[in-house]
Formats: sequence, structure tokens, C-alpha cells
Amino acid sequence: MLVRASQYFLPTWKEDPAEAELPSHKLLLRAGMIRKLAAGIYTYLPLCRRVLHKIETIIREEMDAIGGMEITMPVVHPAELWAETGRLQDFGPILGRFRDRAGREMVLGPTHEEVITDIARREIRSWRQLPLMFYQIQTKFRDEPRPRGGLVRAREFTMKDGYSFHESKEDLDQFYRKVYQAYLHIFHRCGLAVVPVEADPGLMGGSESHEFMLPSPYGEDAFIQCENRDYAANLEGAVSPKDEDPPEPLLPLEEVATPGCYTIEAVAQFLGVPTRKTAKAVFYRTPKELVFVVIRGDLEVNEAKLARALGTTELWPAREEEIAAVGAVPGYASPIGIKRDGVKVVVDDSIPKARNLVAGANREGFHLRNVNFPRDFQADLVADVALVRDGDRCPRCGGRLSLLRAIELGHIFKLGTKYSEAMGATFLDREGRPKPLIMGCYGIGVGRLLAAVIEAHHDEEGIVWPANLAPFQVVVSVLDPKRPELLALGEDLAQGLAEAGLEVLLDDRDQSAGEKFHDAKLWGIPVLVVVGPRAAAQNRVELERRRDGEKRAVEARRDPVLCAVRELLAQNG
RNA sequence: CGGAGAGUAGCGCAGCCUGGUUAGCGCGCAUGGUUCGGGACCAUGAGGUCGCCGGUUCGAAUCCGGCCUCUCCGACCA
Repeated sequence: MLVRASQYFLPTWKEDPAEAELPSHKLLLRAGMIRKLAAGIYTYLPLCRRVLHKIETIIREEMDAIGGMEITMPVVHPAELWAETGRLQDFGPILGRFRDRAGREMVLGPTHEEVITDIARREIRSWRQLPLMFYQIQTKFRDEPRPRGGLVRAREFTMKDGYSFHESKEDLDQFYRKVYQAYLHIFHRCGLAVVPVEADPGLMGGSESHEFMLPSPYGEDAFIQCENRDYAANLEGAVSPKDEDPPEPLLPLEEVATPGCYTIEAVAQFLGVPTRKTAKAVFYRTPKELVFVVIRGDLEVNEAKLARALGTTELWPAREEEIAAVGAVPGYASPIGIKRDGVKVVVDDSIPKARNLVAGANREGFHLRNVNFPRDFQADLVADVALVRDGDRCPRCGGRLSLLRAIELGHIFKLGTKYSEAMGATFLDREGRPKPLIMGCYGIGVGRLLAAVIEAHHDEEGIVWPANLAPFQVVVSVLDPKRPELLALGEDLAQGLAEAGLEVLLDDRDQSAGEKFHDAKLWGIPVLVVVGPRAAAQNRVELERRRDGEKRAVEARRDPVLCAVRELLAQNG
């Protein structure tokens, strides 16, 4: 296929736009691939559409290969459907809403578990129909509070979402592994070295989940990875064993004056002890009760882990008056001597391993030395609720963990029966008994994936597409298209390449040579064929490879040019 | 939602502090001409409710108040 640049829409910019920070965002704008309509809402221009099409093709091939069937679900859903699972509430303001002319409340789909489960409950009756896997590539809308980085986090975005239905947990487990592998293939084929990490299912619910992360300094997310590569987890789910303090005799409680020491740092400094020899009190509120968390002073509470330990999804920081109501003194709060009714005391598992800690005395201006658990206070729950830090130990091998920024490209979940139970989607099992369908769901952010490919494949001059994703494989640049013989030569060579099955951009625009060279680099097209007067005088054209700038001159005829282009493309990796 | 910054021609910016002719520069765009291998040159020209609303003033891009939008950091986030 052959496209003439003079008749195509390729609005490039010379300068970096003021609104962009990330390389992918700047390059998408400069290369004329996207334009912004509003915060986090973009038009995909022709060059972008071509690349998206290639990414989508890879995704379709991999989904089809594991038995996925492509469908398209509606963008607009009745709000009632979302009320069935409780997510009309849970999603809150993220959900785009409007009323139709009859006054019925509608939502813009941020994801499609409810819709596919509605299909399933109407159509799936027997175990004989299972398993089933559906997927779609479609526009989603989520009114995120902070869109950022162009396509890295948009409010309106393209997503591949897939949903599978199974008769048993075992069948889901087996299929989940297939999807996991298919996802690795997809990212590999896009030229990305992603890391699968263990993740927290969060709002989606379910038992097990993995995120596919591309490490990047510009990532919108982060994860924890072991130096020995045997453990990777997202921040909300990461665990690390706590070190036991060296044995020391348990000393008697002792109250000490610590005027003006409202923070752990201040207390530790005032008393000359390290922060890890202190116990910190942190207060939360759930719909049911006040939660008093006791954690080692050098650690932070991981609210996702705490919520999971409490079996709740709703958790907020407590207000001062709620803290005071149970007899705790903010700034000097202590688990010793508080009212126990209506308070749940959660002790992080760092505390039983520590000895002789400094904790609040529940008295303005005083702390206690030599606090020991469980000698001095009791817990309703002992659990790991700490945020893992850079440098902590790996739970598998004891190696060092590091915190890496990353772009989350995909997320897969074993949903189990959360949606099928809420919505009454059942089937008759082999014994003829009705059972809720067992589900999995699988998402890839397609636009984010495209942005991630640019983050991973660019240089100072522009994008450097992997050959299989490039919008065109070759650009044939006619330096002086006003000369009929040069234009004719360029057209003939471009035609030859196109007839051989390549996607060719013929740059026949009447612009200076420099501008055309710069645009070709900005667009990231793998091979440039230069048709210029200098080489043409010797009946030659010059080829240049985008990735490394390697140049070669070949005879200006179809066959030698095709042959050389193919070689350069093949070595493009 | 908390913090920070920005909004002047299609893009990038200056002018604002210290109010005063017709609001400027570079790029881009249009027309004509000269050029033609790494973001050319000359000439002419088009293009602006200075984000919006209100106030102060003889006079506001400039000072004051309110609002809107966008960007970044954080919180949040399948």
C-alpha cells in the first residue's frame, strides 16, 4: 500500500508542546498522531490509527488463539444494571452519568463485567456450554480525577477487555494461565519487556490478580521487585517479612516527659532512640467501628492491606474527635489504657517481633518506654498491614526488594462468583444443580500500550517504532519533487515496494530536505529511502535505517531497492 | 480533593512588577520569486473578544475580586 504525504494528514510540530512532560506525550503530539479535545480526551489522527490497528491485530490474534470470541458491548448502560452489583455506588464520581430523554439514569461504561454477566445469565444454562471467553476492543470512559501524560492515563481510552466463564475453579485456573501467557506474548510482540506482578484485586473483587508492568521513570504506577527476580508485587499487595529484634530483657514500663513531641521523628530524636524502637498509632474509621492500628514507628500503614485484613472496602482516616472519644490523645495516643468498646485494635506483625518500644502515654506531653506486646496491651487482630519499602527483604528468598516506577499495561483477575452471584448468573452443573458461573476478566489499555511502546522506543529525534508496529515500513523521500524525473523515480520505487507488500509513505511534499529528514525521524518509520539529485545523478538512491542511522547506497531500480529495504527491516529486530 | 504553575495569533514565547499611541518576536500559514542532501532565502500579506465575568481608573493585557480551563506533584485509580 502506498500513501502520498502530500495528500495525507501529517501535522507535525517542530517544538515541544508546553502541555506535555512525558516523552511519549510530546512525541505523539509532535508527530501529528494525537490532538487533545479536553483533559484526558484525545483524537487519534491517521498515523496513530495505523499503529493502533497493528497493536489491535496482535491482541486479536492472541485472544483468538486461546479461544476468545470478539464481541462489541454497548458504551451506554442503564444505571440499574450497575446498581445490581453495588458498583453504581462503589465507582462514585469516576462513572460518567447522564439521563436519557425519558429521565432514566444511564452510565458510560468504565468496564463491562455487568453487561457481559447480563448476557451470561440470559444465555448460559448448562455446563456443556462452558468454558466461554469473550473480548472486545472498545472505548471506555472513566472520569479520573487526574488524567496525565497524554495516553498514559486518559479519561476516554481504548481498552481490550475480556471475560471468561467456567464451571469450576480448576477450569478458571487453567484458563487464567493461558491468558497470562497470551498477555506475555502480546507485550513481547510489541517489543516491551513487561514484568508480571502479583496484584490486589481491589474494586474488581476476586481471589487472584496479576498486573503487567513496564518499568519506566514516567510510570503512573509502581511495583516492588526482588533483585533475584523471584518476586514481584504491586504496592498494595506487596509483603515483606519483618526482622525480629535481637533478644533483650523486657524492661518495666516507664513514663517519660516528651513535651511538644507530636510525631514519631520528634519523639525518637528527643529520646535518642531509632524510629524502629517506637510504636506508632494510626486511626481509621470503617462503617462499623474505629480502627486503632499499632505499627512499628519506622513503617507506614498500607491501607489496602489493612482493608483486606478487616474484610472491608470502606476505610477512611479517623477525625480527631473520633480518636478522642475512645480516650486516646492525638499525638500521644497509646494502645494502653483506651476504651475498648467500639474500637478494633489491629497490631501489625512488626510489633510482636520488637521489644521495649517507645509508645504514647495517652497523656499530653508524655510517652511510655519499654512497651511490649502482648505483655502491656491486647489486640483484636495481629496482621501484616505495613507498606513495603525500597530495600526490604524478599518474602521468597530474602533478597533486596526495590521499588520501581512503571506503566501498568494489563491486569488480569480471577473474579470467581462476585458478579454471577450478585446478578444471578447460574448454570446447571454435571449433577443438574444450579451453580453461579465462575468468571475471570482480563484488560489491556490499548492507547496506554501504544504510549508505552514510544516510551521504550524513542530517541532525541523522535519515535523509533519496532518494524511490526510502524505506521509505514518505509518512507520514500523525494528531495526535490518539482523535478519531474526525480518525482517519477520516487513514485516508481515506492510503487515497487508497495507491490511487494510493504506499506510505503511517499514523501512528495514540496518542502526542504531537512524538514523531510526530520519528519521521517519524528514518525519513526524504520527505513528511509532518499531520492535526491546527488545520488540520482549516479543512478543511485540512499537508504537509511532509523534505529541506528546506518546508511547504504543502492542502484535506483525496483529490485535492488526492495532487496535492501527488506534487509534493513529484517535486521531491525 | 490538597499543593504548585500556566492561559497573549495555529505552535513556542516576550510584554504585566512600575496602567498610557495602532499589542510584539520567532516559527508556521497565503501569494510571488530565488533555492533544493540534514528544520533555506527575499518581498508582500492574512491572522488577536490578551481565558471569562465584574470592579478600580480619564485610560486595563497590565491593578483588585470571582469564576473557568489546562499542566505538574500528591491523594485517588480494573
